[in-house]
Amino acid sequence: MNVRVLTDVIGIDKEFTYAVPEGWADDPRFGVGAMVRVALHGRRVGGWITAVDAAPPEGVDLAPLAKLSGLGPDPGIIDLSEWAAWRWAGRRVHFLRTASPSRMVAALPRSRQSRLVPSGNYAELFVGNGRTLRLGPADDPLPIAIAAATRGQALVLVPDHDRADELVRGLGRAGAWAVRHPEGWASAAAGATVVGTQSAAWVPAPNLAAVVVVDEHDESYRSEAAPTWSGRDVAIERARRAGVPCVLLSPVPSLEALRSQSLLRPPRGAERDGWPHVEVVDRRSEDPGRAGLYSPALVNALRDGGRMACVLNRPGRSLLLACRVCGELAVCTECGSSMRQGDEGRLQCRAGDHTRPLVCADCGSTGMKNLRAGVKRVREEVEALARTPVAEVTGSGYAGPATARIVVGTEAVLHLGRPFDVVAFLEFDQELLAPRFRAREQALALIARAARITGPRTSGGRILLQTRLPDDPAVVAAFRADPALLARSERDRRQELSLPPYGAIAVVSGPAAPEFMERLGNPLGIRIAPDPDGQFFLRSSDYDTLCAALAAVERPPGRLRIDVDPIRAI
DNA sequence: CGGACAAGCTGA
DNA sequence: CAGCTTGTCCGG
Repeated sequence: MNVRVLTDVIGIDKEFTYAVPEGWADDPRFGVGAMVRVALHGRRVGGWITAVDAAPPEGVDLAPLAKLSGLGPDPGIIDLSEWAAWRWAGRRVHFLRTASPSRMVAALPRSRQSRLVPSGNYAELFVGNGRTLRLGPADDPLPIAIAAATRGQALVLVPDHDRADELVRGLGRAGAWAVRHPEGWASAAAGATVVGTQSAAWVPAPNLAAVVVVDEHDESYRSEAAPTWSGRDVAIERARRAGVPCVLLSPVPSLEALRSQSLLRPPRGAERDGWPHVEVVDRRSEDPGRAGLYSPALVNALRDGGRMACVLNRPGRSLLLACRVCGELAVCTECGSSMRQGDEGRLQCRAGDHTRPLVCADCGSTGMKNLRAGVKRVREEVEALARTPVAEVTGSGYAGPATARIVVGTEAVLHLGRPFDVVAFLEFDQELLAPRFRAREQALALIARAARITGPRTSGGRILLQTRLPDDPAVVAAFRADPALLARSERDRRQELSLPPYGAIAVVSGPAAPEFMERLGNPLGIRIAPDPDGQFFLRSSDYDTLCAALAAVERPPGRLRIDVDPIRAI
């Protein structure tokens, strides 16, 4: 007997045929999806069985499988990885790694019964292929997860681990057999309801009965590394393949969700009450610059005595850097102005638009230290204004008194897991004007995130938006607590510009990009725009056309990044 | 990806 | 021309 094996080696992406040693086929771990080790070209590598009893290739002496390592993704997931490789122009290996257990699984645990009593709760969500439910930003998704688990094995995706823990505990208390991904991989393979972040979209689920995606709009469902797959989209496709409903939850549903599923929402008054009070502070009359960061309304709030979080998402992480080795300041070699660390990790000139790698110009060291993080200075100033100790939070951590009444930081302050009475966005325009076509959607999502920690207006939750764009649809939508206002204007704009979901985009970059584009040629229905940095923008009316064109190209050797539906481009 | 093997470079 | 580096090919 022979099997086809996809090797776990990036850069091969090819299947080979191996002989199955006598008796191995009777092992309960054996089958499509099983994880094996095989000899290949003088070394041993891991792999997955993708087909059993394959026709042997001609003129090749088959090597035997070297080891049957453990249980792997089920056959449906093997198929799904093929679809994902097409959809995001990536290699199956990436997806199958995500779909595999973190430690080898020799046998499945005994399956347990759920003690949930079927009820008609939320039945209207789970009809047909499911619905999108818009709820208040602070609403608990647990009742919907319970409703899903009551139907049988459910797959529940959440944007972060804290929420996964919360939901698993809640489901357990309700009597469901629920586990967390990735630790619960084997239990999921035995039929448990599973909760996890983006990669949980790939967990085995033999009795899948419902899929729920919590905060489906959240960017953390998307992989930053290529292939740039989205856990939400994989979950939707899984539900479709299994013929089970997929329920998308969000206080600010994406246009993708609104386009593909019908929307359910709470009564207008209830929804409005679920949002905090949003105060728009119009800064147009203020001088630009640092003084403009502290409006009278903000200063009042700071001195008000309530718990307050101030958000300042500076582009880049640091306003001033110095070499760790020789102490030299990072200064632009072109124009002599100071440099900050930009989004791409490169040094960015503050005056012009010169950039260079994060390397000391004097000694060539790559170790640079932050002399003044953007937020750091603001913390000092806020402390002086508020006359109370102020803590600071950035991606790299929390600094200051643990009980500080006021916290200043990047959007990491919204992930502290601590309640605040007021959240103030010091420079909201930065979110609105970010050079990404989803900037407005993301800006409103940020407010929804803040609304989770302040709680609804009915219990005193309050958000302060300092902006020079008080009429921006995202600001108006937040002020009126009506996400539909933004959705409507964004839909019109995206339709007009043929941007997703009313069009499909990919960016091809890397040293091998020109060769890839050469091979791609000029396929029908694809518009190609080269860009000065050696990247290529590809646009099409839909993903079928775009992905079919990309899949028809044989990948050239060399480094190549294909970013389908890029987050930051355009 | 990384081992095999070939072709190119260097120094005696 | 041995001994090493660099490049290209290809795997069952």
